[in-house]
Amino acid sequence: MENAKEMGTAIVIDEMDRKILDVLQVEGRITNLELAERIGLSSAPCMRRVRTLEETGVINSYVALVDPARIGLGFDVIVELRLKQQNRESFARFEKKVINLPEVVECCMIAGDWDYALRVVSSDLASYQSFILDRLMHPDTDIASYRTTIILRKVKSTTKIDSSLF
Amino acid sequence: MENAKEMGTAIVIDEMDRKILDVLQVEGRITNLELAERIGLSSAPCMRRVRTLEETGVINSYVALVDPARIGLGFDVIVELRLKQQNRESFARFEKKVINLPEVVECCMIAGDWDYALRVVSSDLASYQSFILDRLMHPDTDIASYRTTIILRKVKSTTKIDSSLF
DNA sequence: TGTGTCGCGCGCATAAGATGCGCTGCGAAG
DNA sequence: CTTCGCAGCGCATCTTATGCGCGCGACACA
Repeated sequence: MENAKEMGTAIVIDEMDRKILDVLQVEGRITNLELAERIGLSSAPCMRRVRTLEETGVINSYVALVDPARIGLGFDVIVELRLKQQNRESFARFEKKVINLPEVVECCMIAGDWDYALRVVSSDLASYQSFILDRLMHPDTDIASYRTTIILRKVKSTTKIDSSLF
Repeated sequence: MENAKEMGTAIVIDEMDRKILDVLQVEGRITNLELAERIGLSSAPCMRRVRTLEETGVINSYVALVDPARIGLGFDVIVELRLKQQNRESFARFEKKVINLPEVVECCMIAGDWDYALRVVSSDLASYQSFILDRLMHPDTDIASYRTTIILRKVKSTTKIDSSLF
């Protein structure tokens, strides 16, 4: 309990940090040397800033993004669903299950007509169907009903949060 | 035009590649040395495989993921909308606009009641409202109508595509 | 106004990692 | 049986990271 992350210390992000984040959110594996040059700083203070951003949790992690289409997973769908019972135990049980389903890459509890919205990756309609029937709607499921929305095309999909927003 | 990416050569991914992808999708900045050790290979062939995965486009890019909540962007909403006219020009014009809106981190053309589903990041209800009114629904907008769904909680959000799926 | 201190920059020396190269073993094709 | 090519290994070299110490400028306080 001695860093900003645990202490909840106010996180101050200045223009340099913004520049760093704008670069790292697109080129996560850039060398510190090039990053420093890019933002106009020498390597040591640049590194110090990056470390601070990591330690305060602003930078959560670094990941490689794989192209789903190249590995035969070009078929994405949105699934909205309602549970049989809207209570904490039911929600917890469902969420625990969903977290362990690799096909589900996103799951949000939402306000409105449905309880949850999921994004599911699959290879085609057939494999999506077997996912729904065999894995999501298994005999003792908590799900009361669901609706599938097919994604025709991904127009935009980014992990980058533009620095103009913060 | 001399690599698999442009030629459309079949991409073969074996168990080793799967192991590599499983690691890099979670620890994108791991050193080649440690990655090699982790998957049980020496550094040189490990590196060769990683390079091939990059060149074939299986690995699209490496990025740093920032925690939206830590920079005051903890309020996500889903926006579904329909355009005034369902023709190519109208779609193209709308999409071009959406791509340049940093608040929109995801935009899918969908089948069903609506034309598009978007995910929008913002700091709170007030700033979301001004985004909708000032930036999305500007006077000469192509949007006929929209519906906002507030995300109460993100249960799961991953960029990782589990190797069991491909 | 002088002075202590703190944040934040710089550059350098050393440790760690990446990269390129040649060598070897194994399996398929001729 | 031989040859070829793929995919592994280890080593030598070059690049990068990391951990110092140093100096500058802002700010608080006597």
